[in-house]
Amino acid sequence: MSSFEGQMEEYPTISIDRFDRQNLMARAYFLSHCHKDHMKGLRAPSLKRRLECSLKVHLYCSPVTKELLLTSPKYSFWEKRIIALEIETPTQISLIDEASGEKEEVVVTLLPAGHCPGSVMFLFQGNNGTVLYTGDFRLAIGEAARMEFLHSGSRVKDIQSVYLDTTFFDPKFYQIPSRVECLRGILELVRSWITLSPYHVVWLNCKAAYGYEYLFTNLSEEFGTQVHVNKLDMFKNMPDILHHITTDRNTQIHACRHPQAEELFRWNRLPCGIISKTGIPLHVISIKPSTMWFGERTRKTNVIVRTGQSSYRACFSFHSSYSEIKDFLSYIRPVNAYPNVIPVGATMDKVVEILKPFCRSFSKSTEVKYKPLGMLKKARTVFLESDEDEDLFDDPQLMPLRHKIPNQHTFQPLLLPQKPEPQDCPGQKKLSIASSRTDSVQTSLLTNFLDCEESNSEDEEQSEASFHRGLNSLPLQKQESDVDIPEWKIFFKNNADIPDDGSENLISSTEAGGSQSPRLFSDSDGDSTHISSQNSSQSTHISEQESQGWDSQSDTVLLSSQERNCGDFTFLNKGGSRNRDLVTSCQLEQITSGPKDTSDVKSRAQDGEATTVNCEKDANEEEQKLLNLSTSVDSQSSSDFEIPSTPGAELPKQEHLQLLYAKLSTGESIAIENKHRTSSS
DNA sequence: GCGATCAGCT
DNA sequence: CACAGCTGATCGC
Repeated sequence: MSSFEGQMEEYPTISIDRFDRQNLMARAYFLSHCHKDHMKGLRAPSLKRRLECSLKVHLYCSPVTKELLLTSPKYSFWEKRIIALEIETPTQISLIDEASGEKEEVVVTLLPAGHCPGSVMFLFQGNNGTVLYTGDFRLAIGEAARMEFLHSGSRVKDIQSVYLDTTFFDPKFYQIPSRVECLRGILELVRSWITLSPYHVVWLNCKAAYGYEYLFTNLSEEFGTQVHVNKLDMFKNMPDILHHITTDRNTQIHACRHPQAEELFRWNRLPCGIISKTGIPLHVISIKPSTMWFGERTRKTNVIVRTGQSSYRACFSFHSSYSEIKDFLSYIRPVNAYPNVIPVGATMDKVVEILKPFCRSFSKSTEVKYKPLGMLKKARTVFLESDEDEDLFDDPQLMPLRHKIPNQHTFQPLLLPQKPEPQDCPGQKKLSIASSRTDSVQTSLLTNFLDCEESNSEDEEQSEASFHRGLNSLPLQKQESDVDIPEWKIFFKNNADIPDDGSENLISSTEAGGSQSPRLFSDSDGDSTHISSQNSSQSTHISEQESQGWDSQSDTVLLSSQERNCGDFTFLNKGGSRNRDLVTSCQLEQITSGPKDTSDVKSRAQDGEATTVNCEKDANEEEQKLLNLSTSVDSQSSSDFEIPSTPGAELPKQEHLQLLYAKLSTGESIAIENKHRTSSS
């Protein structure tokens, strides 16, 4: 649960995800996603009154969040005051104090957060530096490196502070199985049950919150069976989700809810009340998505755990694990990191303390220096410089550890070609760069279906034994034995940090994935399962985006996507332009980088004037120098590729990681396709 | 009657 | 475990 108070030190006149108390005076509001614990005060009469007298105050969020929010009439008073910002589209916002007329400019960019539909992180750039508010997020390891807007050119932006989702920032949650692993487990459990007969149904015991949609869409996609839910009007403009859910109870997959659902289930009843089909009683199992973890080294767990005769728990997390957070934070390397979530029993100070080792202000002596070839002319002088000297980090020689991993897919999540990247694309090399990072942790390869077997084997129930025997003999398991399963020793042979129990149960693929340890090149997604490009229920995209909003977007300027490469913001005033296709030119100003990312922002936006600017494919000379020129239009190749990987490092199956990261980084959902296909078809 | 807060539950 | 809610009791306006 978020305990963020709403304000950031650097930009105290804006409020994020909190709308009560001191936030009532904010000049602008931001909502990262539509979960209640991030909406405190959002419908309070006091804020409603404030809105009525402060006509310049707006709420900024993603288009999907706006849609979800306005589906509830309780928030309809916000309708005229919400400005939906497109993902990864830098937008200038004027923060105006209506009493004094004082004005401050800030540029905000929404980045996909992978937490629930519409969820975003906010990247703010202005005179007080660059700060990132993550909201709640689940990003896989390596995804920060793929986020274009966290970079300037090929380097990571100089980020002053990160306000971080620390829900699972505890070694106890060291590793949580990836979305794909969890999804596969659930898919196969569901398959094993609903294929027994048309009267075998599953109930997904989900909480009343957004975030399970990609589970529904993938199940529906896999089995051609829509998922029964209580309500779907909030998705009316999101066909990627809408097509996979239904209010018709006559289906084998249910995610409907009822206050006494658990009680009903004990009587073999579904929350929606349906108990039979054509007079024949239904056989129901429940699957309860829960966050589990493979954290403590001596502990073993499974993606699917049977908890009763007809009850299962399935691993499922909306939040990044400890290692994922660590990866994210140590890639960003902010000067400060502040927790948005304080676990019960902990204090803000304590969590700040454990975040420090991953911040820039922490002693650099602990940092492993990686010197790329060809940069030997000037010795590093890290220890002679102030740790806080921002110029230090503007020195190209000091930044090579954190090169951006180019990914064209980052920008247009739903406009992607359905075809995976070729296996020999340059992107493979960039993964080797990522794996050279000291904190790099690769998720593990082999985690899925044996889980059921293991978990069932210790179960008490005998009456369903035949079902479980059936489950254990699923083709999946066979599949895993069909492919080349690397042995435990292969994964760990170079690893000095083998878990104490790591030598146990070598035959269990789950163990290989479960007892996670840093610096492993195991691969959770590298087996023969094909990850297909499908719909995107987790994305922040909304179909048929209404054009409304731009007219009222005073104090708002869309910036060119090129700013990421320029490292500077370059503005063109095109008042009233609302369609990027209509923008034909863009003025570029090349401004020497200052200590702050946006100290050089030049804005001519006038108060109360909608100003929308888009610069397209007008890369300036500077970025052309930065990027290796390529004849391929699609190529995002850069000098990054020429940095060798750490000698002796084992590489993951890059084609799989590449593909998966590409999907995940764009917020696409991932569906498991027929195992007989190859991953590159 | 409504909102805020908390305990209890899942 | 918590997750992200919901329900109901209590209290104050």
